[in-house]
Amino acid sequence: MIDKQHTMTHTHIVYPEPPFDFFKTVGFSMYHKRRYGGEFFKEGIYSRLLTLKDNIVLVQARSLGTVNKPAVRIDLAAPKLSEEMKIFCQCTMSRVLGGDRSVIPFYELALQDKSLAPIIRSFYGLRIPQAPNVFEALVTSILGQQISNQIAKLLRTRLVDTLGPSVEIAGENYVAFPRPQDVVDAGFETLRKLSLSTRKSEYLIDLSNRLLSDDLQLEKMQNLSNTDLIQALTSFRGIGPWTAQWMLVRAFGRCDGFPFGDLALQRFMGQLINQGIRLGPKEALAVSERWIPYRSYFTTYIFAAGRVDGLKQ
DNA sequence: GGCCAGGTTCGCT
DNA sequence: AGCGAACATGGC
Repeated sequence: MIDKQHTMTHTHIVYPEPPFDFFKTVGFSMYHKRRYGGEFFKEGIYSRLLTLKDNIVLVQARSLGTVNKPAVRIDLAAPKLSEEMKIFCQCTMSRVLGGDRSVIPFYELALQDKSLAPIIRSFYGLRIPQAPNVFEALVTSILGQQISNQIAKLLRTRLVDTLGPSVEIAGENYVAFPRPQDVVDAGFETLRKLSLSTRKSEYLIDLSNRLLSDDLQLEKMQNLSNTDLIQALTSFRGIGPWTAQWMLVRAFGRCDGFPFGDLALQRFMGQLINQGIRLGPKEALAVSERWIPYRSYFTTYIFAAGRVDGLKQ
C-alpha cells in the first residue's frame, strides 16, 4: 500500500474514549464521498496529506475496534519522518477525527431533550471532526460563504487540485490542502480563474499574506476566551459572525460554538422544533440556550441528521 | 423559467 | 441605517 523503498513509515494505534464511531465521523467530515477536498476514503482507510512547513506526510487511519471499544491505527509515510513530525501528525489526526473531545457530557444533556434524543441514538458515537489547522478551516469557510453547499464543494476541490502540493504513493495520487504560500504564489488571477469571486480571492490572498508575515498568528488565539476569539476573528476582513462561530466548532475545538446565522442550521432547527418553518437567527440563538455549553455538538449532530433526509428519523 | 441555496463587505443612497 | 451586488450550479 505504501512504497516502503522510498519512504519512512511509522505506525501507532490510538484508543479514543468511547463512544467513537470512526465511520460516522469520517463520513460526516467527507459528506460520505470517496474524495472531499484533500480528504480521501477508500476501502475503510481515511487518507490525508498533512503539511508542516516544507514537510509533507501521508497519514492513513483505519478502525480496528468498535464504537464502544474503539481503536484506530494510524500509518505515517514520508520521505523523511522526524520525531517532531510524528508527534505533530498524531496530535493533528486526533483532532481531525474528533478523538480529543468527549461526547458523554453532551449526551447527558441531550438525552433529556425529547426532540434531540432520536438524533443522538441515530448518530451515536459521531464526534466533531476538525480541520487539521486553522488556515484550512478559514479558507473552507470563506469559500462556503453565501453560496450553496454544492458550489462550495466545487470551489474547494478546484482550489485543492490546482494549488495543493501533491504526491504519488503506490500508484495513488494524493493532494494536500494548499498552504498560505501556495495561495500567495498562485495569485489573484489564478483564483479568479477558479471561479472564486473578486472578494473571496482578495480575502484568501490577504489572509495568506498575513499568516506568512507573522502579522496574524492564528494558533496563538487558542488561549483566548470564546468572546475574545470571536472578536479577534471578526476583526479580519472576510470573517463575519457566521465564519467565526464555525471556527469555534471546526478549528478551535470549542464545545459551545453556534453558527446561528447559518441558513441550513436555521432550517434544520425549524424542522426539529417549529413545524418545519425556518427559525430566524435570533430565535435560533434563543432556543439554543438550552444546549449551552455543548452547542458545537448540537450543531454537528443536527447537521448530520439534516443532511441525511431533512430531519426524518 | 425563476428563485433560492450552509455570508460578508463595500459603496451607494 | 438600509439596500444591492458579487462567484456557479442544481433542485424544486
